[in-house]
Amino acid sequence: MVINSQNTQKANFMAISAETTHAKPSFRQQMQQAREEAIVTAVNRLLAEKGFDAMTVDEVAAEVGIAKASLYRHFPSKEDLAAAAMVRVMQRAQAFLDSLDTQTRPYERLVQVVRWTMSVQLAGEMPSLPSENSTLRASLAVNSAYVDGLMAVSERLGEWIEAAQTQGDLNPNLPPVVVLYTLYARACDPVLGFLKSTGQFSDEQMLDWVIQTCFGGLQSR
Amino acid sequence: MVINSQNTQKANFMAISAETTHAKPSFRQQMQQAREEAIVTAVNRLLAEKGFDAMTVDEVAAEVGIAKASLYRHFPSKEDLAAAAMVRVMQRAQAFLDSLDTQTRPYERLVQVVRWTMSVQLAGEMPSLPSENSTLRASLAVNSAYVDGLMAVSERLGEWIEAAQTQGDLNPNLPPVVVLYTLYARACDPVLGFLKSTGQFSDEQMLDWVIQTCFGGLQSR
DNA sequence: GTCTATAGACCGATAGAC
DNA sequence: GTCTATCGGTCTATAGAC
Repeated sequence: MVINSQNTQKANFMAISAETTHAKPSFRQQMQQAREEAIVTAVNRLLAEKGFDAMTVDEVAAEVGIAKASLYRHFPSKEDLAAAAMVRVMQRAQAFLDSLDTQTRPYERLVQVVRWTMSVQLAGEMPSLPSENSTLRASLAVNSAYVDGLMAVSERLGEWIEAAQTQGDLNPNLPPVVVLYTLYARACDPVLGFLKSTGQFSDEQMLDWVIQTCFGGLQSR
Repeated sequence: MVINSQNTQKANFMAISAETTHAKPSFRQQMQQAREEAIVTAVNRLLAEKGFDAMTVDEVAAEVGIAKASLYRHFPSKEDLAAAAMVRVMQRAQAFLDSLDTQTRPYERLVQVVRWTMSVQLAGEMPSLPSENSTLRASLAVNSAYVDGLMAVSERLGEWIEAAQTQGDLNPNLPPVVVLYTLYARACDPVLGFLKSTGQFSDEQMLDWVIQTCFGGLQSR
């Protein structure tokens, strides 16, 4: 394991701050970064479409339009490709959390987060990883950009959850961690896919139902 | 495609009814059936543990303690192995539905069904298949034992759902198919796995929470 | 002695890695 | 573009039931 996404970025950053005479990143660096961006985008899409096991690195190379060997210049393994996609998802999640109005009630913010998650899934941009693949888990656990991002998101959601419980919006009898995991699980909820496959409902309609069952449950109220 | 699980059983049945002088199934037939049972059990466990893609047929053979070629005497492909496991799960599900007291309210029966599903998952006996694998989907769609079982279960659950909505126990604004899919989705809900991995909670406690969030939602009531 | 199921070797293709 | 490992699937000699 020589290079991975965040190491590369860190290396770039150090190079820039070191070269005081050339403040701008070099052409080559810009190209590299653009290519990595394209790679991660392709991986993200394929991961959402067919999952980690079914995705081949040949497909990734083909979709980006580069040679397979070039892929391995940027990412040392298939696992690192997946990890890079997850890192970007976490970054986007953090950006979304940042975008939420701090005036809105924590409960409402949590609803918005779930809605965002589901819309990413509907857009075919939510990478799905098998939770049981050990080599993948190992790669992810070691990737500090991913772990840090996940922890940061969990931290903020955890605060909102506790606030929403205190305000009486969320069931205070549930441990916050149960709520947190229940929200995370929506990212890989197959219900949207099931409903979509019937072709009978609009995206907006499906989204409303999933939100409703998630927060309101199946019972009559 | 020469032999598969249900064909073999049918062949046995015909043999028995034909041989009037030997009403009992021969030793060999009993052995065969016992072995198939063992195979399906192993497949079911491995499918629950690592999923379809990560499971190899060598592993299955090793776990059963027979040679791989012998496996292929019973099941013509890896897909058929998975299908057989799913068929058995559907049979067990139907048996559970049958076991429920017809006196209990439909809503309460649905809760029991979800509870059963989750307990199977907790026991590490819920096979997980990738919904995107095309060859596997094709095998399942063609397997009438599976399709019939799934339809029979859906039919009965659908009736209970509508009854529960009429009785005011389930939210009548949700289309029954949304409720049905939401219940089915609990079979692969990762929340139980997440909670279990913390090692902080008892199985019974986790089960209660998942049931509570499924039917009651996350909101305060 | 015949016949079938078995076991272990074997093959071809695919995909990750370089 | 090549190398190699792995995995799904098959082939054949053999052991054991009848």
